Amino acid sequence: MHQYGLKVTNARIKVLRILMQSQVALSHGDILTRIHGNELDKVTLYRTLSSFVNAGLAHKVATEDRTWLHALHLPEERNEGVEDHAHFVCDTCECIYCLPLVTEDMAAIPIKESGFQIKSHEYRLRGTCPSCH
Amino acid sequence: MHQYGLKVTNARIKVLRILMQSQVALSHGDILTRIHGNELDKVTLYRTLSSFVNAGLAHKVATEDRTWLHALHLPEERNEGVEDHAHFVCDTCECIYCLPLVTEDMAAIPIKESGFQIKSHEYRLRGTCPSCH
DNA sequence: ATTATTATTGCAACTTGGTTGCATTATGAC
DNA sequence: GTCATAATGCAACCAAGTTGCAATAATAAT
Repeated sequence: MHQYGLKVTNARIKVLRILMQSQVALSHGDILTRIHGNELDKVTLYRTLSSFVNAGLAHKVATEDRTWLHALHLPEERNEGVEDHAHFVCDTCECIYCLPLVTEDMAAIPIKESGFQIKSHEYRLRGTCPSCH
Repeated sequence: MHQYGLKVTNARIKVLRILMQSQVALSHGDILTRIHGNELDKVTLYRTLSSFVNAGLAHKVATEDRTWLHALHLPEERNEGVEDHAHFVCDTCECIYCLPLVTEDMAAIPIKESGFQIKSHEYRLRGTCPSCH
């Protein structure tokens, strides 16, 4: 956590551990319920999460029901600062997975020379995840 | 509006007109401020918009600040029921454009044979729009 | 045209995810 | 250990969107 310029605190250690253990992106509520026993203030959790995002340790995904999910960056994205992966939303369990993208800038294809200058892209997929079919 | 199974009302006509006149997807607030004079209740507008979405006339896009934008379907999507276009978010003016996608199922590429069954996808691009550079 | 049926409208109250202000506490540089 | 600075916890707050319900307007039936 040091190398990201963050002070090492109890709250951050706990939240980081929870994020590391999860295959899917987690909501504020998800994380809170996973902190059994020694509670964590909801505001602290909000701030912990956004400190992770600002530091480039994690990223957030907006859901359909206007909440944020958080997930650590994929291993191959560390130190890059770029977020280049797809989000997969499972129709059944509603989980959101971060999947690596093997892409040679697909974003540039559909609308080049239309006046739109593309700097980044997000790819969101819906369907059924491995544990739901 | 009849062919979509919706009663033709004042509110719906006004909102539909506003959506038709806009190049970009509009927020609840955007639409409300464009109804000069004869007011429209905010709840009515919420319900009008979701009636459009349910009827397959429009669709909604989630923004980064957890609100919904609404836009009519692109001409080529009418009567299809499928929503197959990219969303372009301008970094400067924050507008969201709906752009037609010329795609041969790009979604299938990145993660096939990984256990994820893809049913639909959304492609979101960020950058600078034509009127901002 | 009039009436009956049914969906839409408008208002107030409410829900919920998230934020702000501020005093208290803990971290890490010295 | 001391100190500056950042993180925490609490309460109050904010804003987007929803719910319940009575009043009203749009279509269908007569």
